Amino acid sequence: MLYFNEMATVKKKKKTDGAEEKILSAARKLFTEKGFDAVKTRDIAKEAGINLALLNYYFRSKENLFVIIMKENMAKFMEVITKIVDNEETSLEQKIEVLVANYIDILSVNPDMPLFVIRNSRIDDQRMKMRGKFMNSYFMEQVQDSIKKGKIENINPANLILNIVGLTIFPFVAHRMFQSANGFTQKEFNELMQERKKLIPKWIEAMLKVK
Amino acid sequence: MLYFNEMATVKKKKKTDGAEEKILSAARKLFTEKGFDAVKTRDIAKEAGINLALLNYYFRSKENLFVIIMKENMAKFMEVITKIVDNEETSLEQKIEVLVANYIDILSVNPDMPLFVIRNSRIDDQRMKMRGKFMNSYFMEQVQDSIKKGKIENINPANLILNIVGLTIFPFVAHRMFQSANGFTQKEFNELMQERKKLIPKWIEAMLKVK
DNA sequence: TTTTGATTTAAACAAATGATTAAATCATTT
DNA sequence: AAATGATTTAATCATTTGTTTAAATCAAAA
Repeated sequence: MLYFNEMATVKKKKKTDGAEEKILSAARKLFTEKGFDAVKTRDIAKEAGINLALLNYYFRSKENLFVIIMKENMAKFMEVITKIVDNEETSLEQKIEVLVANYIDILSVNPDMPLFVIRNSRIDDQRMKMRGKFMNSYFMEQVQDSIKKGKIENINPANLILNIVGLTIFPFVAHRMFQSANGFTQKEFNELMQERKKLIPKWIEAMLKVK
Repeated sequence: MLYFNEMATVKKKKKTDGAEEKILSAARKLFTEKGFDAVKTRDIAKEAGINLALLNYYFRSKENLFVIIMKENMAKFMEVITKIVDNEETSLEQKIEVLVANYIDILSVNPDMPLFVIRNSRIDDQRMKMRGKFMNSYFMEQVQDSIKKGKIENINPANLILNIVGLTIFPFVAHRMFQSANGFTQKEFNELMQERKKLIPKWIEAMLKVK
């Protein structure tokens, strides 16, 4: 006479429903928003609606939890970038276009990510991989090729990357600078970013023609 | 029979020589380098070679000391920008050139300043002023004028500023990203910035021709 | 020389914060 | 139902950190 109950109670041992997940969500939100130092373990516990000790029970420490979120964020980013940059089917121009569009789309949803990454120099290895991915990509081959063929001017690859990434990311880094008081509203800011999505590739192209 | 002594002992009551100044210097260095949270009052005291309590004796609190440094930094920046941007004697192109060159020169000496400013959203009023200075400057008048005369394409002023500032400042923000391990040395980085000093104005000009 | 007021110090306080502990609770198995 | 092992809690610990206090020191004035 237990089989009814057995079907109903599929969940095995779960008092606080998905406590581990709730902690991860809370940590993800708070860390990404405020950075490591500004977030207290008690904030995370409160946001997750769980007891403080649970945080240390599931994840060994605050640091550990942070690293998990950090890697998660970076992986998400890297996956998108790699896919674009190593694509052998698209032209240089198309890559820049897609790259910028993807960056801006991700950042529009996650506007605090760049500051988060910059603020926390704890985990460098991920960023290093990013740099490597860029420099050794098919994208870079295409750049060298275009220079050789005289389609674009000779440009330092570092400058090209700095320009693409800088033009795209910087507004999000400076974010609050352009919102406070007589500045921009969130809506205006987002509209501006959508406008830049179209413009940045054109600007980059124009740059590549500069002698 | 006191006049000899009066001349010799010009310094009035100074045991720890210039303690106040030493605290300011230490705070300036540490705050600019690491930001508010990462610097402990004990760090400052140690760096200044003074007793911890002196910090609270001369400056009421850590926060107060920080605000002083912050305003100092912003004022230095603002002074340069204002002078350039309101100059009625120089052309638009010259302004961009001088603006970029000055930014890069200041930042080359003070590479941690942008991160410092971004990291500490405590004092917003200064940055607001900066924005105002830009938007209501003679520089902006010249932009509008050039657009009217068809010398440059119609561009959203916000975009123009974001591009100039972004291209110039972003490398310093991403600083460490481009240095660790197989990245850049300090020397290489500085050389790259010097190169950009010449290139950014050209890039901006090219942008301004994009339809 | 004594007094006075500014400067400096060592010590302590109080709050915040990351982590741990020991006991309680609950679902499942025996 | 009792035992078991995972989950959860309240309470506590230990450290860090900004600040204060009370006393000591020192230079100048009286």
